[in-house]
Parts: sequence; structure tokens; C-alpha cells
Amino acid sequence: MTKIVFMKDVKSAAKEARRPAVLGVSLRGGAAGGRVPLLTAAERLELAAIATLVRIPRGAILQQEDEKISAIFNVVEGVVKTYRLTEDGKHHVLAFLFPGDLVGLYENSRYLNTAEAVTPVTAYRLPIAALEKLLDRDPALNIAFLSKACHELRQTQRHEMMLARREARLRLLMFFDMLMPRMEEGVATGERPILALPMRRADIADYLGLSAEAVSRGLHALVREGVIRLHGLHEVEMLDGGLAARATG
Amino acid sequence: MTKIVFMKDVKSAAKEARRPAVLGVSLRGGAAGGRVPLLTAAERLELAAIATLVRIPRGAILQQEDEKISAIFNVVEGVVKTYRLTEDGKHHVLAFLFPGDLVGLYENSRYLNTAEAVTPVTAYRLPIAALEKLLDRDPALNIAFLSKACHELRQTQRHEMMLARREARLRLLMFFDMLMPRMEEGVATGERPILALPMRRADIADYLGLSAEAVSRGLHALVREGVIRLHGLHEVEMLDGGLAARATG
DNA sequence: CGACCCATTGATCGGTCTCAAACATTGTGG
DNA sequence: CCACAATGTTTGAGACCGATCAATGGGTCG
Repeated sequence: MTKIVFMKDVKSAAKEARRPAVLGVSLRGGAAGGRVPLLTAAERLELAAIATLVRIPRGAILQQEDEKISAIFNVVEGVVKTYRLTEDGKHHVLAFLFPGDLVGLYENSRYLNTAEAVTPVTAYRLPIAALEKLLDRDPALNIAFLSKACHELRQTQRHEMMLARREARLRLLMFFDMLMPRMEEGVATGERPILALPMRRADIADYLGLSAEAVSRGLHALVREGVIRLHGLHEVEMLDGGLAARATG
Repeated sequence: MTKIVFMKDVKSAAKEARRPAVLGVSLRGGAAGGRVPLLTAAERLELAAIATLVRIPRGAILQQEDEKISAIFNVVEGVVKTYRLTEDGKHHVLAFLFPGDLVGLYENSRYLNTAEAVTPVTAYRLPIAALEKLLDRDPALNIAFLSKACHELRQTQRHEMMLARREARLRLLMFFDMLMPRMEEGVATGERPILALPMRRADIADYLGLSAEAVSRGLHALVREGVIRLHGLHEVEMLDGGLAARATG
């Protein structure tokens, strides 16, 4: 939530983000479970040379399904959702993308999904042609992108596991569990993790394959059970009882 | 189905498959929608140098979730399923892998899923260490693997779209639609496409997030509606009426 | 301060899950 | 080669859970 970010935090974040950065789980890396930088300083410099920093307002479309590719984006700040339309006109959200993620999966020179800013977004725009030229001659950069693709694949598989669960409450718990490692973007108050839900209920519903009503009911059921506590519409506090019952990803 | 493959077909197939081959949709390629070879002859030779051809009986485990990585497999013949166990002990099938696919997604040097042969399988075994050495110095091979990873990601997203549908019949139709491009492995009788379902009903159920009973009921509902016809347990004929109603991936 | 969008709550309906049993298929050993 | 055993598949009846339709309440931005 932007309102709780102080100016100096913005500055230091910007300082860190003067070049593209890709986060993910490395293929080889040891026991470090979390997301780590996949690019070296040199690679970030290479990418910076072809990148443009852009600001995207909430609700704006970054890329449209089936459109000819022009660029992919590296999120610096904010949240992006990618979705496709089902033939009965409903949105299905495929992923939420956070700082360190790449937006713009394509095949046959066309984007596969539509990407839309869920919050105001800052991102690096990487033109495809220049990017592919880089990839053509730099094996290390290539491996970084391969690692990122595998990580995305892994995330998508976790998403699948959520959709396979029947009860709304369990899907929500797995969703929170997936958001956990991204705690940097949340607020840490005392002991209990508080995580940010910048997206609307309808977006969560479209992500979890539920109706918005079911999301609402599920959230409040979890509150009644003492698993979570809600702080406004966009913050969830995970209570200890709930952590034990957390679903596996 | 092995029973319908003649000896000379086996020979010519083996001739084609004397080296590893990876199929997928290229990132750049033009309008050619289908799966195309992603490896050049030279790259296949490189891989052949480190590969061992192995035969895996039906039901055998290729790799176990959380196990330390040792090799990935390139399927030559047969079908492999990858799955994970949910905490309530159920299987969730993440993917069916066919000839031209790669088995062995890993992170932090550990496999993410369990892989099991659904039919007798022939595959190339590619030791990780040797493979990564190749990838370290060959950008073109790297791009091929990146393309394959993106294609897998795409397939997983289609799978997600299936899981998001509510009715069993629609999930089944999308499943058939996804299997369509793999028609090479099926039998083509006259005009109508017949596709092979080598896996058990329970596997389909675990893949589509349904009970085995729901799969059975859904299949027979489609038969009653004149959308498909069943030829034994493992072959489905798509009737024309059904093609028009097919779901979008 | 008002209007719009979003979130919540309620009641009914439909589809799948579950449990249980009959049936078919496959593979095996005598 | 046949019969049996073990799986795998189909079918049936009842309960559960979320979807849908509809209406109320709350927050935010102009």
C-alpha cells in the first residue's frame, strides 16, 4: 500500500532499482529456499542499456492477448495481473506479478495473455528485438531467463494445486501461503506476518476460480475460525493457529 | 496403443529417434501453430553425446519429489505423468508428458514433482551435470530450452483454464482439445480424429481435479449428447458436433 | 456531499463429492 | 488355455459446497 511508504523508503527503493532485476529460485542454488537475484551486476547493466523505465497507472493494459509482441516488462514496483477471457466472457487471472517478475510470455511472436496493472506500476520496458539479440550471445543471461521461466512454471503449478482444492477456505490459505515469501512488500508488525492484498476481491476470485461472494464468505469464515484477522480490505494478518494449518504448495 | 503399431513403424520411429528431440512452439516462429522441433541436428548430436537411451516399464517412478537431481529425461515413446501429493494424501497430476517433452523440473537442485510412466516408456536420460555444462557455453541450445520452458508454462496455463471450469464435461472437452495437436500418436480413421487416452480414469480425474466417478459420468454424458464416441476405454472419437462446441485453450 | 464502485450478506439451485455396490478388464498362475 | 484374482470402471442415492440472483452496506473519489 503506497500510503504507508515513506519518502526515504521510496528513494532507497529507487536506488536499488536503477537497473532491471529478476528474482526467482535458482536451479542449482543450495538450501536458500527464497527468491534470490538471478542477474549479476554486469547482466543488469546490459539490460539497463536497452531498458526504459515506465510508469503505468492502475487499470492500464500493458499487453493484449494475441497482440504482436513489442516488449516485455520487468516489474520494479506495484502489482500486475495477467489474465485470459474464457469463451463465456469471464476473466481468469493466471498470475499476479510482483517486483522482480517478468511480464510478457509469448509464443509465435504473440502475447499469450493480457496484462493489466492492479496498482500503479513502475517497470522496465525491454524491447523484444534488443533483448533477443542479447540472449543470442550471452549464455549466462540465458540461464537466468531459463531459471526465471522454470520458477514461473513452478508458481503456476502451485496455482494449479490451489485450483484443485475444493473448499474456498483452503484455496485462500494456499493463496496466502504463496504470497508469504513476498513479505518484503508487506508490513511486519510485531511477530505476526501481515500480508498485503492490493488486488480487488473479484481479482482474487478470478485467480482462485471462485465467485467474489465465495471469496468474501471464505475470508470471513477464516476470521471466525481465528485463522486470520482482517485489517481493512487489503491487509491480512496470519494468526498462529492458522500457520499450523497452512496448506502445502 | 502399442498393439496397433506395426514392426516397420517401430523401426522408422526408432530411426527418427536415434537422438534426443525436443518439440514445442517456438517463441518467434511465424504462423505455424503446432509443435515443431526446437533442436537443430547439431544440437541433437551434442545431446546424444551425453544421453543414454533407457526403457521404463509402466508404473515405474522416474524421479521423486524433493529428491536430489541426477538427470532429466527426454521422452521418445510412451507417456509420463508428473504429480504431487496434497496434504490430505490425494494425487494431483500436473502434466502428461509425451514424446518430445522433457521430464525433470527442478529448483535448488531438487525435483519439484514425482514422475511416473503411464505406459511403457522409452526416453533419453540426460545427466544434469553434463547438460548444464553444455548449456553454459551454447546460447542456441539455451534458447531451445528456454522456448521449451515457456511452452510448458503455456501448457500449464491451459491446464489452469481447464481447472477453472466448473462442469466436468467442459473440463473434459478442453482436455481433449489439448490432446488434439498430439494426434501423431493417435489413430486417424477416415475423417474424424480419434485420440488416445492411454492413462487410467483416475489419472484423468487427478489431472482435471475431479473424482474418477465424475470423469466417467462426464464422458458418458458427452456420448449421450453425441459429442464423442468411445472405442474401448482408451480411445475417443471426436464427432463433428463436438468440434464446434470445443472450448478455447 | 453525492454517486459510483466495491464488498458483504441472504436464499435458492445445481453440480460434484462421497460412500457403496455391481460390472468389466487385465494379468497371472495352475 | 482357462479360471481366478486384482484392478479399474461404471452406476446409484444422498449430502455438501459454491454459483447465482438479489439487495444492503461501506468506502472513496470527484
